[in-house]
Amino acid sequence: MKSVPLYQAKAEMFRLLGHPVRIRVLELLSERPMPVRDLLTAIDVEATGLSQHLAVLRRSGMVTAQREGPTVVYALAGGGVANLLVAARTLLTQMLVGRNELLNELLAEAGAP
Amino acid sequence: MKSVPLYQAKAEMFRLLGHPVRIRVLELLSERPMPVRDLLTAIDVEATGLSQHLAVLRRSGMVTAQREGPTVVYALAGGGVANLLVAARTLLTQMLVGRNELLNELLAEAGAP
DNA sequence: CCACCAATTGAAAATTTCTGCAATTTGCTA
DNA sequence: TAGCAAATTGCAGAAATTTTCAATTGGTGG
Repeated sequence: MKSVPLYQAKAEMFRLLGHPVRIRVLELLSERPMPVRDLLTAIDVEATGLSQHLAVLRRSGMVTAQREGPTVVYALAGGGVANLLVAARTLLTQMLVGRNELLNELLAEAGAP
Repeated sequence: MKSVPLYQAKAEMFRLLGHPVRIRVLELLSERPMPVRDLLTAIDVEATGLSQHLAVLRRSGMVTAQREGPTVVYALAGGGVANLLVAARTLLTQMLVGRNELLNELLAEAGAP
């Protein structure tokens, strides 16, 4: 039964998140469930491109889709996504700060060699 | 100055994590700093391939490298990475559970249609 | 100094992922 | 029921990533 190593499942999950459009979608959905039309106006992407990315997220089980009349409403499948996005923001901050410190050191060296 | 939108920076960060070898490296380093040689015995990858992935992580500022005599010791650059990996495990669990529930529903349907 | 081990680099080949187009599906309403 | 809007699908070309190979650097012991 056991087929995919855990670290590979993790990598695949992160890869899912590794696209600007999909990140935007998840961020928007972490505020509230939303029809495709709203996502489309909020994100700079063609309808067909958005559909592709939504399909990726749907297949992974990270979001759910539900048809409501003429529109389809998407929602996050669970709270875990929002948590991960928060952790990501924290790490990103650290990384950017780290870079900035390095940059400052380089500038200091250049100023007074 | 402000050049890259935040959601794109996030996507790039996730993309960094989207590879099995890089995930393994970060998990191992979250236990303790480690020379390349140890990573090499723990992960199923060629030395040259590992170097490529280490270079990716280094350039991003997620890990640091320090030469100690004949070997190079790598370490996580900050605690944020470890936190993110924990959040990832949680989300992955949720996703797998969600899938399992869906699977069970399908099996139930098939059993008593 | 030379030979060797650890690790890295650069670049081409192989693979994966993205984008954009044409065509289709679904539900509503005139 | 014909027509329209909302979404999706399948696919081909373009773009990005990964793998692999040959060559190189840094450090150490003989």
